[in-house]
Amino acid sequence: MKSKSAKANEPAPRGPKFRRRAAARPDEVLDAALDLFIERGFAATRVEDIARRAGLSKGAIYLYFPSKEAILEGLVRRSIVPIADGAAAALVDFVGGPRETIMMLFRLLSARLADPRVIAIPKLIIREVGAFPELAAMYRREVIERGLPILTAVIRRGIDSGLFRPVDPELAVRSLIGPIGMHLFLAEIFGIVPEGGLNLTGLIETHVDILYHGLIRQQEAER
Amino acid sequence: MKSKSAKANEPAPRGPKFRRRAAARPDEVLDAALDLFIERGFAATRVEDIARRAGLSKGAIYLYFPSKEAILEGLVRRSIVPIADGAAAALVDFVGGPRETIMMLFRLLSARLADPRVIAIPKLIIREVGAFPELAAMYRREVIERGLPILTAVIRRGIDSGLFRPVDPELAVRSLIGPIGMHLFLAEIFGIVPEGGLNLTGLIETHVDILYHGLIRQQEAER
Amino acid sequence: MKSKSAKANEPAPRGPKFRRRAAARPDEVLDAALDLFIERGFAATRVEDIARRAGLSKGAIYLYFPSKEAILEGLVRRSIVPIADGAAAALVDFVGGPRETIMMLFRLLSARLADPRVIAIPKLIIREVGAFPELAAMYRREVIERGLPILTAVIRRGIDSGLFRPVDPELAVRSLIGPIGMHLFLAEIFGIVPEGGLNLTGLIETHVDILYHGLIRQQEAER
Amino acid sequence: MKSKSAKANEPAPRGPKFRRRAAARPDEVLDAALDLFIERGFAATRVEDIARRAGLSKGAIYLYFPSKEAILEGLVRRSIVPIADGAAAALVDFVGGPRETIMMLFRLLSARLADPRVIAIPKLIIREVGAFPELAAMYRREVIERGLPILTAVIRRGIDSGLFRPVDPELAVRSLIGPIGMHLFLAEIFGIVPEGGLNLTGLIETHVDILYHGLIRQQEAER
DNA sequence: AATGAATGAGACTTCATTCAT
DNA sequence: CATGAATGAAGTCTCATTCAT
Repeated sequence: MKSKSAKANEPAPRGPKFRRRAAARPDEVLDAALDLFIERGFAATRVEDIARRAGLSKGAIYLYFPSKEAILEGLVRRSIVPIADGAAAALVDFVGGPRETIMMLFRLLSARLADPRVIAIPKLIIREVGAFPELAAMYRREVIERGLPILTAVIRRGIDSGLFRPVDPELAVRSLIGPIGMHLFLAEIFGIVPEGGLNLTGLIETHVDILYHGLIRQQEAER
Repeated sequence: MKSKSAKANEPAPRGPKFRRRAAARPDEVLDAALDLFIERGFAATRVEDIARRAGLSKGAIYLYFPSKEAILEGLVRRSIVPIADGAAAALVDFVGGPRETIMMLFRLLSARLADPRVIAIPKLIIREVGAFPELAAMYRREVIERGLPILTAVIRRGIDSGLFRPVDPELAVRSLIGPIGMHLFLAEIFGIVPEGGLNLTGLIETHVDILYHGLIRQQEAER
Repeated sequence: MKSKSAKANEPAPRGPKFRRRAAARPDEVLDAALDLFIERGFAATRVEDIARRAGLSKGAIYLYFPSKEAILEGLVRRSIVPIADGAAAALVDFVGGPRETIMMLFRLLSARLADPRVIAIPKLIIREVGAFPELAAMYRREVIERGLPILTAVIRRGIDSGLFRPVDPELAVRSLIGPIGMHLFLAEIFGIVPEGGLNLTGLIETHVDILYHGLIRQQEAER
Repeated sequence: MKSKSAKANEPAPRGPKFRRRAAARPDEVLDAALDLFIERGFAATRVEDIARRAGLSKGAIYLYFPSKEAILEGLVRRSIVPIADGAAAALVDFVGGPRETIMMLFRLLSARLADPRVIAIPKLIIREVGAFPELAAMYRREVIERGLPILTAVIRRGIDSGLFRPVDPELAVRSLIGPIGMHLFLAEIFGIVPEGGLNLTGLIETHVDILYHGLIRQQEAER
């Protein structure tokens, strides 16, 4: 139980002394910080660790971010942009029945969340929600509260069209996405993967299989 | 984004003057620590805060725990005992078909997890998993890796008995418990609850409804 | 020109490890800080230096003052109390002609300012006025703007009574106290003292002699 | 009490595009530094602030001065030359009685010290005397200890000639220049000016009036 | 000659832990 | 048992100075 002081003892690769004027620097800092924040948490990560991993000196970090907290904020902010831009638009434009929509949704979700740099952000927020409630509020506002209604609408449309049985759409959304969350949660947090590997595709197939035969009305299934 | 330094300025309620049964002290410390760890995280909680909330002086904490880290460890350890003792035994002894078992399971789970002091522990572990991997490993070993196989076995038994369709049991477990996790996750971490309140019973009903009509064979459902 | 880094290399006398519960601690810290601030300035004084001189550890300082700046503030505040209490009252109550009042005044001033711990405060404020204007404003409000009108009134009374020639009282005050200020200034800041030592009494005698034969009307002088 | 971190947010006025005579650069740097040192003190002034105000980049400062300390030194050195050259010579050459000499002296002093850039230097030295004693020693040696004896000699000559009463010349010098120092001190440090404005001329007239009727013998005054 | 990104030593401040009382 | 004053290691942030461009 000594892992708290597991200092980053990487030998500081130290390339050329300066690597000047990289416009990508802030992003490099964010990348380094994300790794470390996930690995050890915000509080246990020293600014110097971030700097070392980004190939910079401690002081240089402060050329790009005014404080350690601003790095965390920048991290969340950066992750929100593509979500806001991409996902929502894609879903709204999609034409097809609820079944196709759900499949498309799962494919999209699993592709997104399979990217370690994407799933890292919610993991990070989960950890730091207590210390930085505003950050979590931002994420909730920008990501969750925009995504959830879309899913709810998909289910509601399915019910209205007579394809789905009349369940509570808001609660059904939990049945829709919960298993994926649980799967990733077990794998990411506790390192628990099923015997045959992470197998995200297998999970989705199994899950859709279960869902589909339960969500659709019997007569529809018979068709 | 200032909550990090949200010092605990509670004026130390300081109970009755007479000394309370000293035997209960460690538990009082753990209770106080749990509140604070959840509220602000391990690193941002000062030993003095714990002491104040437990109605003790800073120094007295060290009469019961050798270090701050030991408090966290004690917290997890304390939460493991009833789980190890109760849940597993109850499930193994249970007689009834998979359907009844699953219902009983959900009732047990939702009762347990509705207790804030119970759900607080996994929340805490999720937060500190990076900083204290051994703690998380203990929790995984003692709780998760004992609970998961039981659930898997329930499903496998259902399949073998011909009641359930032949799905992958390990993956199906995610479909089983994932929605409950997601529901609590959204509520606890982001404060997102469905329109009609948390409604854990409604969730379980909806979910079992969905699950059941999908997991059992069609001819069984017809019965 | 290297004196900036003239670290306090006093070997830390280090008595018994603890010297507990001295209610005088804050005052001891202020005493130590005053010495150092005067010697090297606020910015060049490290909190650790103050601690060492006060016979404390760095961290203990923060048990008594929330920040380095608060020490400076406490210093000025402490110096104001006796002034506000003593000097003004004494002068207002004094009965006697302008001549006696002025002599009494000089005796009071020279006694006060001869105390190194008293004169140190205005010296300190002079140094830090740029960095801490509010502190200087406080001093001006509490000390200078209470003292100056009293002196002006003394002169004005002398003029009204026909003893002094009709000079501008506000400007005459500068002639009254300026030489004492200059004397101390040359001695304290530049270490310039007249041949026979600091000789504050001699200065006052000389100065009163000059003043007196000039302030009073010729016919009065003849008397 | 927040002004310490009052960063110089001036938007870098940046003069004409064409390069100005490089020879003037060091002086421009000194001008900028003087403003800032007076405003906030040596320690609280960043080299970058000086650079910005001088219309240069941070690095360029080091083309002209080897260190921040050298700027301070250059500042004092620059201020000494005209004093050494001008004032002393002027006084020694002056022909006239003590009365005329004193009047001439005050006119010279008040003209010099009314220039903000001249009075700024002693103000600066007063502030930094603790941190840079050698600088103060230089100033004392080059300016004060050359000026004081001249004034003492003037008074001594007046006494010897029978015009002044036999006072201690060294102490009388304080009576001579002290009020002017006090006047400027109150105005510059604490912003305290008499009702009718700074009125340096009025002060000198009042002061000389007081001095004159006191310094000269009665029979001389009768003349 | 000039820039400004980068360095790294150093300062303030926090807090887990100790220990005299 | 209990206290809380005291310690000291560690972390965030600043800024004088350097140097590749």
